[in-house]
Amino acid sequence: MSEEPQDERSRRIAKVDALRAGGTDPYPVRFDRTHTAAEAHERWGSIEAGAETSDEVRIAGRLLLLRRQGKLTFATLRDGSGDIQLFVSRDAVGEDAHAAFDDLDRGDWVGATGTVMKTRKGELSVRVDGFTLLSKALRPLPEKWHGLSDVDTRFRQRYVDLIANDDARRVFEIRFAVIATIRRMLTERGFVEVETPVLHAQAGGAAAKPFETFHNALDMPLVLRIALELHLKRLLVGGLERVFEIGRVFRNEGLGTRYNPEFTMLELYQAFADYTDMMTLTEELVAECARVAIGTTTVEVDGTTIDLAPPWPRRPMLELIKEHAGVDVHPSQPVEDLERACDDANVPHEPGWGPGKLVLELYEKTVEPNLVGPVFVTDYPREVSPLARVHRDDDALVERFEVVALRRELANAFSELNDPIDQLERFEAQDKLAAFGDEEAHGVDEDYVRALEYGLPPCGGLGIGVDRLVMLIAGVTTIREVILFPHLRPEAGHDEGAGGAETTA
RNA sequence: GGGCCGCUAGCUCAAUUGGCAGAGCAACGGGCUUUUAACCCGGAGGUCGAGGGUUCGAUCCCCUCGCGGCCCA
Repeated sequence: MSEEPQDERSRRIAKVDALRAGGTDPYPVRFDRTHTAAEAHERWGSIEAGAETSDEVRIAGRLLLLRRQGKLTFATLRDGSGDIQLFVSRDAVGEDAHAAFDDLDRGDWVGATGTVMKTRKGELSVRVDGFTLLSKALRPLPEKWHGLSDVDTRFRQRYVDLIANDDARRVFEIRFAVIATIRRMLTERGFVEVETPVLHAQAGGAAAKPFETFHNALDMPLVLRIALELHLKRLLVGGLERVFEIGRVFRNEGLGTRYNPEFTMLELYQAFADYTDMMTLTEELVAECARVAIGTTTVEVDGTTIDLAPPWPRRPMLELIKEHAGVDVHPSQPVEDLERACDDANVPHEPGWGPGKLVLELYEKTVEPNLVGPVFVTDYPREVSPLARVHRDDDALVERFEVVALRRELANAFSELNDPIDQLERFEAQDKLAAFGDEEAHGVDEDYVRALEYGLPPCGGLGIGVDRLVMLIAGVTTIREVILFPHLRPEAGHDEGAGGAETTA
């Protein structure tokens, strides 16, 4: 290369060409390794500073840092388990190989063979006697100290975020641990994991606006699911007594720090149980996820610390409204009285809202923003809970709870409604709301009612927002931090100029 | 949807109340056989988010747009 490429990427492409010309494949097919970095630390971590072993290892990873020091080069190599140092001495590898090593770039994947040693300063290292370039990186890594901090780039190029930012890896390790713990605990309790359809003919199971799509061969519109609920309960009709699904659901809402249009829900259903059983299960699940993922049930988000260890308080919604808003309400009261209660509490309301909606609004505006939790908020108005069983002691309410932790809803659960006639009536009430233009209300799911007519055993059901659970345990405030590839607007192109700006002159 | 803020070298950030655009890291050249963000010396590197306007002159002022952040609905 006589010409010096200016730009880093073209410089490295030239390097790739030079390597090939010299007979080195910059993208070879495989590498046999004997130890991960973590395994090496485990086995040799306790040898003395300055100690040399004759133990041969083959390790592989990405070069994160290079400290070239003339005839001796130190490199920090990272694999999926952690970091380990390479000690590359010219005397050991020879002049050519040492020069070739120094020609590597931060970001390259490398396999190395050598013996295990510890430097005088006590850093466990591999004294390299040979190495192989495993994959040449063409783009430079972000700054080694500050990492990558541009939020937009972090989410768009999550691969770079994961390389550069320890905290990004930490959050996702927590996520992986949470999901694995849920699976393990539920499996241990006799639940089976199932997969139900994502494409639905009709949205249902939650109040949300669906995404629409189209099936060409069937020549019909379909929607992406907004909940897992109705299919899972059909399985209980079929005789599966304990089922769960960890699945993606899609809701056609805005984008932002709290919302991603696709997110992950855990839903589970247990025959012969009710919502009090779901409370116990929820506490145990959440606390165990925290213990496994971060080693404690104490979590801190945004400066507030809470303890997730069971038991959590169980507080009826109406009681909480009385406590926080100072009004004594009940969904059996006349609408006018409830509207007045809202006015007294400074809660805006719209004409046409039923008593249940008014009570729920009072709760959401006056109570929820002040609930540190974790707390079970129990016994919701019947009108706003079309899939929950009427409360055993009060037929204006249903047996339902939500978990609130740090002012956010974390879980939602019911004693499930299994009376097909009641269910049909509730669906019909929803249908009316939809007819009045409520895009979050959905109509009658006739097949679901037919399923109930075959007999759904009494059961408890629980839904947990997995992303929110991970946020809580990881202590982060935006959902985008816990989703590997959050939805973003498309990257700006170069063509799309501002067409016709206004002409002033 | 509204308000405010941001967008400058590959990365992290400065500066210019309108007059040749700066540092650290990375990269490049040189030195260095126990470093840990290695260090020392040297020379480079820019469509200042995009487009338009005002001006002798715009990264800076004005307008439009894009993307992101925070707050509000």
